[in-house]
Amino acid sequence: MYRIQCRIVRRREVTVERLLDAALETFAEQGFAAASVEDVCSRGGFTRGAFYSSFRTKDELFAALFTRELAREMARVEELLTGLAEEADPVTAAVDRCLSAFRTDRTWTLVATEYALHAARHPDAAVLLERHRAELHAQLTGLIERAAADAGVRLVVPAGRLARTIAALHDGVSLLTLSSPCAHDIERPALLLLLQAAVAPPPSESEN
Amino acid sequence: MYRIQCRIVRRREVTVERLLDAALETFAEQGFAAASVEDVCSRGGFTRGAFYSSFRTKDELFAALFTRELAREMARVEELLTGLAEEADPVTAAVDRCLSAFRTDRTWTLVATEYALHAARHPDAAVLLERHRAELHAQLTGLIERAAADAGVRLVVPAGRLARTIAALHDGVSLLTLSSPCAHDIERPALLLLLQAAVAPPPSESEN
DNA sequence: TGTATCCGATACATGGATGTATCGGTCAGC
DNA sequence: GCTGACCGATACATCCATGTATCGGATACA
Repeated sequence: MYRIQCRIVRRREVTVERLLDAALETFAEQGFAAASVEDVCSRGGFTRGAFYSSFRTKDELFAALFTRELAREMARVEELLTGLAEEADPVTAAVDRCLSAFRTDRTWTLVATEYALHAARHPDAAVLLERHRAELHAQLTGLIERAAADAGVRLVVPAGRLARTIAALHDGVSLLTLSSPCAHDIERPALLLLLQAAVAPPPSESEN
Repeated sequence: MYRIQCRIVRRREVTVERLLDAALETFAEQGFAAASVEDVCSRGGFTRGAFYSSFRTKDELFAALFTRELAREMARVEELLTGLAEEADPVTAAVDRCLSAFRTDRTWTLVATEYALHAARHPDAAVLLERHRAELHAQLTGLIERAAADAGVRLVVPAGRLARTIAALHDGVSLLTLSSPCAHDIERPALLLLLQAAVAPPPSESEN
């Protein structure tokens, strides 16, 4: 009995994974609304029967896809945080951490942006997005605070606000990069500039 | 004959305007792909006959909508640039100029972001987006250079790159604001921080 | 080998969107 | 008032996506 259950579950999980892989690519290519369930299934080598055997609706598939990708991203981010010990230039190191933590591939940018739009219209899809943003924000804030402490500098701007700004900048650059790939080059200098301003208060202005 | 032509054109233009208004709201509510031609028409008080009398396809409608809105935006931006004379604090003034030039309403954010995604998949739709970005970039660069000249400061970062960064930041903040409206508050301080860093080179670092 | 279970494929019914073709109303000019 | 042109509505044919219900095959265990 247990063996049977085990085998069943494994089979289902494998096909779900393949369906999610197919969904990622299909949604990136055609967009979520424009892609049909059949498009996803045929790309994964299935027919629609397989889909309706594991999902109830296309929205549910989207949510499952987003959840899986988010879990992967958070795992990578967490792993990047652990190794943050002594670095030569803490600011530069923190920037590089951020940049390598963010996912930059076109496929994910397309799908994640579309999910943000989707969430703006469907409140039940928004809770996933909010949860992820909160997690990412907490991690980024921790990274910034740790880096500042290691460098022995005081931040002019609260780390939380800085984290939000960095995330927003990254989203904007990703969106821009979709059409003009060279735009990707502005992210690193922009982050450096931002952090320099955050750790080094301008001498002539108000010394808050 | 000429009178007839004139009357015809005016009539058509009015219904096209109403269709574009309806399309803006419908696309914002449901998304471009999810919205049907009939949805747009019924919101504008028409049937599909009116639509197919002026447009060939939904993509064409989208392009027309984007073109119209872009023209309006550029007109506003250009108007904002003209009045840039003496200001007390040039940096703050420039930031306020930028912020008031950008369109922040949720409707437009939804539609513009969706157009960016649309453009990433349809090259012929991308040319419109690229043209607009180039125009906006030129205006922003001009604004920055003028403000820097008026303030008598030298920029550490090329104005063009700064303009691109500002635009990206704005896009990211807008996207973030869709789900968590309080995120809108980070844009102004972020811009200020960015510009402070750009005009005041950190004293201890390389004095490029 | 027989059997029960699960999973994915196939078939079918339904609804909705698209595009076209045609009709009717409205308005300017004679 | 009559005419011609234009514009938007209506009707129709077609296609495609969805969801369900059923069928067939594969597998593990007795």
